[in-house]
Amino acid sequence: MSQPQIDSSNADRRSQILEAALVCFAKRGFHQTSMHDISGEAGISVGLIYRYFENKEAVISAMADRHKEEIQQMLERARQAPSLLESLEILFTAHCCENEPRLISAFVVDLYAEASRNPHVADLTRDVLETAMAGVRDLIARAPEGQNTGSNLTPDDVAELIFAVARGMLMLDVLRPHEMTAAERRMRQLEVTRRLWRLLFKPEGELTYA
Amino acid sequence: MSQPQIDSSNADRRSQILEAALVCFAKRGFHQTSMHDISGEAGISVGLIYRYFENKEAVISAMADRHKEEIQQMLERARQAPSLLESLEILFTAHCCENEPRLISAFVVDLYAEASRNPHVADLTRDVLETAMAGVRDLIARAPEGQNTGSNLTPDDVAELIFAVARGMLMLDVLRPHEMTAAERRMRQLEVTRRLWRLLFKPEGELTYA
DNA sequence: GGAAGATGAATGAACGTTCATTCATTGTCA
DNA sequence: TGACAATGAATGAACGTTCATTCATCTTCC
Repeated sequence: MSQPQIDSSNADRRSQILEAALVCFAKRGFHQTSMHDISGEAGISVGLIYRYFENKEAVISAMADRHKEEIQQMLERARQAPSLLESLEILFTAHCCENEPRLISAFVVDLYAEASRNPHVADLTRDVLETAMAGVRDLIARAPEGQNTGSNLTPDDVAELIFAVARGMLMLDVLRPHEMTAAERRMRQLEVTRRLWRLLFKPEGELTYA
Repeated sequence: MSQPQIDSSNADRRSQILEAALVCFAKRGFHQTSMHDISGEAGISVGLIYRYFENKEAVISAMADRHKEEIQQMLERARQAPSLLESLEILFTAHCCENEPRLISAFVVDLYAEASRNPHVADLTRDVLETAMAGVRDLIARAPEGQNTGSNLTPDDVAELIFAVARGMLMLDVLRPHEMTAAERRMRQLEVTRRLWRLLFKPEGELTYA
């Protein structure tokens, strides 16, 4: 409506605001974060936010959009990994940022909480999830390791399980003590990833009966 | 402090309020729910809530406590199931209540979101999780099916995977369309449960090499 | 009568949002 | 080039609203 066009000059300001919003949202949650919090974190005035976003709701939506793009970039990196295991490792540790551990986990859990009552956010989140799952399904179908899965699971079933575990571990991440470093979180994630991988794709030449 | 003793007469009122709070919290989230919303849902006055809870924070904490008790009851039911698979099925479908589907899922996702920034809620949630995981670990150790797991996973590893999948599926539940019934949600959960079970415990006499 | 239960109008702080105003930058014309 | 006009990004005080919390008042029951 009254928002300016999203050209390159505006894009900077927008992402500056979104960056600040991410920090605030992760720290306090969507609805406990005030517009003043965001403006303070971004080092700008409150009013300026309204030049780039129609209202607070629009900031939340834009964050969901941004999350979608980040997931797609993550998926691209996973696609280029040399092995299926390494793809999964990228998928499972994408949220363990060196600086700011827990930040993304907290944001994503909040995003799902928001999705449970905001249909627009729910649509966006579902869309992100389905795109990502399709990507992983493809990855499995293409990879040589992906062929001989234990049990008779379809690539769909396998992708669903993988994403359930990934989401579940992300949820666990917000419960972990604040003192835990990104490296430690990462290591925990990797352990689970490798266990799941062995379970799903049994690489050591083991063969299931039939 | 100024709260009355929690004797049997007060307990009724308290759970009436908590019941109403669960509905409101699931519908709008902790921080978008006003005390007036809760009093309206419970059919009592605002002021009365403050006779039974010190403040809004205390209502949230009490909800977390209640959740702990419900998880423990669920675990007790799981313990009495005749097979390990059936125990897992109880564990994975506990949130699919006949009336009010999504209600518990939305609450739990919100609980984790709250835990990410409220240390008291985080401690409570961690405690619930650890108790429940210990229970399932025991269940696995006792069950005959639990002995021959695929791969060389410890009961600890298996329990961690099971809970990750359960949490992840619960998170997915809030993304499902509102139109989906409790029975449909339940069926989806059961499919995933059985797939995971087959993967973990391979019941059909199949044996992994070595 | 009085103790405990229950009410809901009142309070004040905090919030999202608006908008009159400032001012550095850019464009215009001699 | 220099004087002046126009722009619109940026500010932050102010507004109307909502909310958690309080408390004077009323009801109930022994």
